[in-house]
Amino acid sequence: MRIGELAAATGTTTKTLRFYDAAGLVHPSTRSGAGYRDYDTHAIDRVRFILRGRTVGLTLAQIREILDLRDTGAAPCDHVQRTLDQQLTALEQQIAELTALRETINSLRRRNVESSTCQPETICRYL
Amino acid sequence: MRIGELAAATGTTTKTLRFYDAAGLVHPSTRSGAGYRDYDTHAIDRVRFILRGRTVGLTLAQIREILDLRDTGAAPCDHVQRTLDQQLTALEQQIAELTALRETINSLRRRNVESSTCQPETICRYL
DNA sequence: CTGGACCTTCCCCTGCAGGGGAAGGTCAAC
DNA sequence: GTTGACCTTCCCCTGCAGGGGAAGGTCCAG
Repeated sequence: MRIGELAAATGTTTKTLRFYDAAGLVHPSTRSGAGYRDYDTHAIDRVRFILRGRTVGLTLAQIREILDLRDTGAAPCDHVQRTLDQQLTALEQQIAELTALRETINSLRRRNVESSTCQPETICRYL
Repeated sequence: MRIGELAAATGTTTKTLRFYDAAGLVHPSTRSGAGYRDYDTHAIDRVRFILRGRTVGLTLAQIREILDLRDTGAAPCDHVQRTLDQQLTALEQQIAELTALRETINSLRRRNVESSTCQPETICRYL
């Protein structure tokens, strides 16, 4: 299968697939005489796995770890569990930070300032 | 006041201040004969304003809009209100997305898979 | 008059995940 | 045999907010 077919089959782009090749995530199984990448059908699952990982917010480095582990012949499920747990922790923290930021802005916003009394010198009382 | 003093007074770096100068956020009021940036004391308030804006998650572009408005002589409070409201909306959306992502990962994580039954071919049942 | 601290511009680098486009090779159909 | 779709590598660009460091100029104290 050539790169364009794989891109079509997985709903991504040839640019992305070349990038994944360079990043060591999905290599073509062979190259044609003219140097064209030739992928086997497993590549479809592999790309889809990467895309699923991306949609749950994993970085390519994290996905690569999983794939590398799998490529040793091991079932990477335990590692995936740990990665997902890390991701949950990171998400909790991001959510907490954004929520705190929201409260900060809300309280700024509630400081019922009379716009008419704003002085340009102070730049803005709201901030 | 030279750039190093301003950096010390505002707790930032000369690199950042030069960047803000180039970005049109805080210009020195004059340049010395040797080309040194010379800031007046208003610059301190201005830099602090930028830093406050940054801590509530505004981009430099948003902050610049506010400062540009202020520089026309207008009190930018109404614009700041709108900017903060936009920021709240953006935050709400980010929080919602992250929360949804968390739930997705949680449900993946709860799929009580027996690791021992994982097949390398499927890459990983968890994802 | 010299040393060290400070300043200048200039250019590249960071992280992350690719995108844009050029210059050139290849393949299949007509 | 040529047209058009596809492929290759190569290099730079994106957004965001600066950071690193080089090469050179300046200012002030001792």
